[in-house]
Amino acid sequence: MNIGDAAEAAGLPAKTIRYYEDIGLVRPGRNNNGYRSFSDTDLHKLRFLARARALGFSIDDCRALLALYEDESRASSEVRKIARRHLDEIASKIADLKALQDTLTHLVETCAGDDRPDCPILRDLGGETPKM
Amino acid sequence: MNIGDAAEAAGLPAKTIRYYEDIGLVRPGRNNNGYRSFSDTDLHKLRFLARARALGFSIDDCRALLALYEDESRASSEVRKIARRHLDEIASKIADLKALQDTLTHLVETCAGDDRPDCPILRDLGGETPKM
DNA sequence: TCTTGACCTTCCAGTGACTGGAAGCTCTAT
DNA sequence: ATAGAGCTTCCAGTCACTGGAAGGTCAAGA
Repeated sequence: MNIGDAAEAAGLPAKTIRYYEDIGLVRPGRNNNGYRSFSDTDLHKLRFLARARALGFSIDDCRALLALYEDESRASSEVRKIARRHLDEIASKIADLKALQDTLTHLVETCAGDDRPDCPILRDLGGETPKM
Repeated sequence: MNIGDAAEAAGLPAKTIRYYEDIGLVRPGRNNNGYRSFSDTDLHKLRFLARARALGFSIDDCRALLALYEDESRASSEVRKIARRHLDEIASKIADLKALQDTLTHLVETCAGDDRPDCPILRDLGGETPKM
């Protein structure tokens, strides 16, 4: 199977698959014409990667998860450790974004948003204390 | 004022300030020795940028906000438009992260996390249907 | 047989917003 | 005079791709 079909089947751009080969995540064979040839196993790996990336795992995490996936004698605790660390990062990002959201929502609500120049958003950014 | 003191006062790394000059966000003067010289106005801009970046605005947004800040005849609606678009992006990111969080939380909860190889997280990534 | 067009190859550069580091100049204090 | 801190520029690296150029390969149609 050529890269185009593999891309279609895995739901990844061909460019991304080439990149994954570059960094050693997959190692498809080659046909005589130099084209990459993807086996079912390669395809399975690509789908694994696509799913893991969609869940927000970093490439490094994906590499580790893929290695565990292929290791029949793995301990599931290793997998869960990676997933939990990732969950912590997600929770932390959500908290950060919510803080931004709160601040900005307040600023946007107090801004008239008309054709006058006066604006609490700019006042905040400019470091001025809000109007009393 | 030299870049070190400006960095301290604005709460930004000196490197970042040089980068901001590179991309035209600030234009400090120069002393005879070639050192950058930051005026109060420059400092004010740097603090504005630091605050806007801390609120998650992109550099392009910061550029637009800074221009509005300096434009006495601005319409506050322009400012609010930028802020609201940014708020939309934040909300969308939060929603994406929450979806990941839900999926991953469920997977992590169903994983034994012991020294056995069986693992629902890997089963999910591998595209297998969960156990009946 | 020729050609067209889709598909494949490699390689280089760019993305955003910095960050690290090297090589070298300037200033201040001892 | 010299040590050390601080400043300068420039280049490379980050992350995970993405776009594009230049060129080879293949299948279908005239």
